[in-house]
Parts: sequence; structure tokens; C-alpha cells
Amino acid sequence: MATLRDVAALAGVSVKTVSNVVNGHAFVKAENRRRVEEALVATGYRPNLGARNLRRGRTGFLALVLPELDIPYFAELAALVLRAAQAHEWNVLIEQTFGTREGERATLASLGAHLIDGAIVSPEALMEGDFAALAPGIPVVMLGEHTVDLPLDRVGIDNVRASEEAVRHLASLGRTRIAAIGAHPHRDTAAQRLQGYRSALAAAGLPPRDDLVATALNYHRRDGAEAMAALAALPDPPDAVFCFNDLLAVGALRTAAERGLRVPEDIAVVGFDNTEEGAYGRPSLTTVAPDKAAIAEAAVHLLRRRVETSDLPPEDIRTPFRLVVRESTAG
Amino acid sequence: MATLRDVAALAGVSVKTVSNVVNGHAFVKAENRRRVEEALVATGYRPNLGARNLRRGRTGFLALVLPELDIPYFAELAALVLRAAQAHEWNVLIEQTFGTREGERATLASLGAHLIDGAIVSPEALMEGDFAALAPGIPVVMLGEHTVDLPLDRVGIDNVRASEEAVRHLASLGRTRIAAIGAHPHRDTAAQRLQGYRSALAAAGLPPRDDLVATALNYHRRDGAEAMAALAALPDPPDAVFCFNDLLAVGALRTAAERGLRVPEDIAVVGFDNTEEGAYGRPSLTTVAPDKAAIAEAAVHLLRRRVETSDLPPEDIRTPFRLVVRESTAG
DNA sequence: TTGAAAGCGCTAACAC
DNA sequence: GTGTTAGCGCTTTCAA
Repeated sequence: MATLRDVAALAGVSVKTVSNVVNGHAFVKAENRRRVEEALVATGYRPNLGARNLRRGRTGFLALVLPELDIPYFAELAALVLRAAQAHEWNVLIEQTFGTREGERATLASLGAHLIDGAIVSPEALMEGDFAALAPGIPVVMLGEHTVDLPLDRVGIDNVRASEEAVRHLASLGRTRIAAIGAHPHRDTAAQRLQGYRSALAAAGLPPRDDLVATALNYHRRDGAEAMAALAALPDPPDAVFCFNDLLAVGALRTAAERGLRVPEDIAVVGFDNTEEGAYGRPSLTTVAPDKAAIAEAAVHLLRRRVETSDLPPEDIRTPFRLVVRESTAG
Repeated sequence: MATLRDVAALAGVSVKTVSNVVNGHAFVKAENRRRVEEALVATGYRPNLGARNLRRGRTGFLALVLPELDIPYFAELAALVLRAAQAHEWNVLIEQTFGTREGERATLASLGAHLIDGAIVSPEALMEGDFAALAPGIPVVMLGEHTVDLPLDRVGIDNVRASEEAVRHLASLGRTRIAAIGAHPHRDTAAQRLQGYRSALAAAGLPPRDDLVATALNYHRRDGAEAMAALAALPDPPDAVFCFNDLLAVGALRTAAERGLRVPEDIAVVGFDNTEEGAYGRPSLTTVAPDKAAIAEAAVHLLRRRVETSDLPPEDIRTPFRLVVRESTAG
């Protein structure tokens, strides 16, 4: 594999001149430029990005740390981050944490190895103390709201307000026994959505019922299906359910169908994330739609800013969302 | 950020000794080892992987090149490749090509920049000539079967046999007007699945009908929905449809429901990929299930082998698949 | 066992 | 405009 030196030797010029041509720097005599370009082609020269970055002190890589890539919301988000990063000439390294505290700690700790310029992290189970494991000096942008008050850039939607809107919609349909699926002992996001659920209930004058709040330790389809089965078996079952993500809602819809419950007549269902899967299901899913492209772009933008300038005050960007009403509540 | 030199200075030894400790090489005098380890902790030393790799001539990165990350099949596959790569201490760089020839060419061309040890490529629109754009010397493993006879390692299932099995299943249900959705002018995979569809039709003694073969330029839900609408409008509409991926099938199911067609009574539907989305839909989707974990592991394994030893003959691994029968054909 | 020093391929300060 | 050269942080001969 040809190096700058090889090209220089072939063209009969110095490495500097070749470097200038390759990087489009400075003015190069036409004659030399021509010879360098010929030599470039002849040798099939490709710059060694590793060497270049070592020299420049940047790596050209950005890490995207998320729970699981095969959860549609994260897959869609990752696709958008890839696009946004491309515009900044960043390559994206994806790391899965599987949503466990251990996975997140290990990933964050390994990030310090100088091989990324920064990271976009979507934490799930992370605790305040875990951030000590973060390699110091690596710019990080956090996705989602968090109760921990860390001096880090953040991007995400207002989960409380979004959840309130979802539940208000259900209440406006005349539903009075509104359940929630997705409570979780450690996740901030779950706590916020639960809070929104409760405050909307109160605002609508509906009594809170603990038996209508279903915990989900994971947010997969299966968990939604199981939670729905438990809710349906209640002596006084719900007539509506707010799921903390679309996957839970898909599982809930499946169980409802198996139990012979009509959606939305017998039970209305709302999800969260606006994944395409929900839009094509039967019935199609009413859901909270965060602006994923805005999240991806803001995250990359914030990271870029922080990589270029240190000592900036942390920024907190709340991206827009809207409620998309579809068949699962439109009865 | 501390370097090896800083650590050496603090410990009062040479860089070599620190390097030896860090890499677990050779024997180091106990006293020195202790002092180095102390200095390592005191400075919070992290090896600069970029520099290490420049020296070692490897990068520690592997590129996974695929059409779109937010297509569930690719998201699931990517998640599995990430896992498999982790076992080989490879970081994974994901690149999207959006399934266009231009995107695939550009990505392949940029791969040459010494920043990856090898690539796993899932091509879609690539032509034979495009491989000239591939940086020479970069080990590549191709996903899927291809008609182009390139001397590259390959991993994938036997598309023709898998498709035959799907269509045979439909025929065994007594269906006689079996349609196909997903024909494509340039994609090898589409050609193979079409071939399997046709040969199974012939084997079952069913006449081929061109009007029952629907082209899909993309394999998204929307494309499946549109194709199904066209098929349903035919004077002699199909009583079964074989979709070349699950997403097309999801779209087809949606259209069938909107048209009041009962599945599987009026029309049976089979997909391809066995994504989780299909399993939870209503009706749940019968589908060809490739062993995705086997594909991911074989691909990473083959790449590892080729990175370590050059001049190996290309290998072609056919991974297993099975037909998963669910509600969409079980009537 | 450990140290000194070369060099992986590149960029950029400095000289000409 | 172009050449020379130091050095990014690391590994690794070669000597001591």
C-alpha cells in the first residue's frame, strides 16, 4: 500500500508537496500538481486516516452508545445519527449496552481509549456514581432527560408533558380506567412518563389506581404482552392503556386481540416513539412522536460544538414532539 | 491525558518497561512492576489505541456495510454482528448505502483508507464492475448469494431453496393463484427468490402468471402495501402471496385488511426474514427464518480468518433456514 | 530484565 | 512554492 513517500518519490517532489495536493492546501505549481496527481493515480494512494488523525489529535470517530440496536426506536435513531454524523465527516461506532448498568459502565469506561472524538449516549440504567467511570475529557452528549444533575449536554423531549398529552387524549375519549405499562424501578425515563401519566389523571379528575400501573423490566413486545394479560385479568380491567414505548404497545395489542378485546372499543391503546411498525399494525397505533431527526441532529451538533470548544456551559435541548392519533384510539 | 512517557517519568523507568507492564509482556522486576502500576493509576493512563494500531498495522475496526439500519432485518443482523465482533475485540463501524449503486460504490471506495481491518458487506444494487472501486487488499466478506462470481468470502442462505419451500407450503394449502411481491430489475437476491417462486410453481403444476409477479423497487412496508393494492385490483386476484421480505408482507397485510380481505381465508401471506415484528402482527406472519446469528458469526469468523491469513481460497458458507408457519397461512 | 532509539504515515512549523 | 524535519503515542529491535 502506497504511502506519501512513495508518491513523492515517483513524482520527484517532496512529501510536503504531495501532502499539499492531497489536502488541497496552498498553491502548488501546475507542473508539480500534474505530476503528483499522476503519481497518486499510478500508486493508487489512499491516505492512512489513522496516521493523519494521530497527527491531528482527532480520531474522526464518534461513539453512539445505546441499549439495543434491534429495538426499532434505537435503530431508527441510529440511522438518523449516521446521516447527521456523515455531514460532519464523522464515522460512527455503535456500542450496545443491553440496558444494564454493568453494560453501560463497561462501555463508558472503555470509551476513554482516545479512539473517539466524543460520544452520544442513551443511558437507561445508569446511576449518578457511574459517571465517575467516564473517561475524563471525552465530550459526551446525553440523550433523554435525567434526574441526575450532571454538567453534560443533553438532548431529548419533555417526557412529562408528552405523557400528559397522551393520557389527556385518552381521558378526552371518555375513558376512566386508564392503565400504564412500563413502570420501572430505576429508569429516569420511566419515572418521568409515569409522572406525566399521574398528573394527567389528576388533571382529568380520575382517581389513581395502583393496580393499573404495570411494571416492565424490559421494553420489548413480550413484556407488553405479559403486562396486558395481567391487566386484562383484573377484576375491574382498564378501558385504556398508555404504553411507555411502541414495542410494549404492540405486545399489548397482540394480547388484547388474543383475549377477544376490541381496540379501541373495549380498550384504547397509546404508544410512545412513533415507530413505523406501529403505523402499519392493525389497528394502527396512536403514539407520541418525538422528532427523531431533530434529536439526532441536535446531538451531533452539540457534540461538534463541544469538541471544537471546551469549557462551554452544558446545554439542554428539548426537541419537539406531537401526538399522532390513529386507529388504536380513534374509535 | 497521560502518555506512556508521563507514566515512565513518574515511575522512574523507561517507556519500554511501562509498555511491557501494560501489555503483559516479558518479565518485569517486581519492584518496577509495582511502581509502574502505581504510576498507571496515579496518571489515569489510557493507551492511545490509534497510535498503537498505527504501529501494529491494524486498526481494530471492522466496517459493516448495509443498505439501511432502520430495516428490521438489518437492525437485527447488525446487533448480532456487534456481539460477534466483540468476541474478537473488534469495534464495528456501520455504514449505510441506502441500497443505491452510488451509495455502495462510494462506501466501498472510502473503505480503503486504512481505517478498518476488513468489511462485512451486504450489497444490494452492486454490479460486477463496481468491485474495481474496492480498495485492494482489504478483506471483505459478502453477505448473501450473488450471481457475480467474485473471489470473495460469502455467507448467506440458499435463497432459491428457501423460496421454493415457502411457495410449496402455499401450494400445499391448495392455493392456486400464488402471487409474488418483490421482483426487482437489478437485485440478485430478488432474482433468486423469484427463481425459487417459479420453480416451486412449476413443481406444483401451477401455471405461471406474469400479472401475479409484482415489482418492488424498495422493500419497505409502503411498497408492499402498494403492490398488494395492485394485485387485489386484478380481474383474477391471487389467493396467496409470497413476499420477498417481512416488511413487504406487513404492508401487504395492511392493504388486505383495508380491502376487507380475510387472511388467510381469502389470501394467505408468507414473508421472508422472520423479524420479530411479523411474529407479533395480526395475523402473525408465516415467514422464512434465516439463522441470523449463524450468519453474523460466520461472517465475523471468516473475516478474522482472512485478516490473519492472506491467500486463502474464498469460502462460501450456506447457513441454515427454516419455514416458520404462523397465522397468516395457518387457516 | 531494561534502556535508547527507530519508525508506523502523516501534518505543519520553519527554512529556503 | 517547496523541501526538511520534528513529532503525534506507541511497539519493538538492538544493546547493554
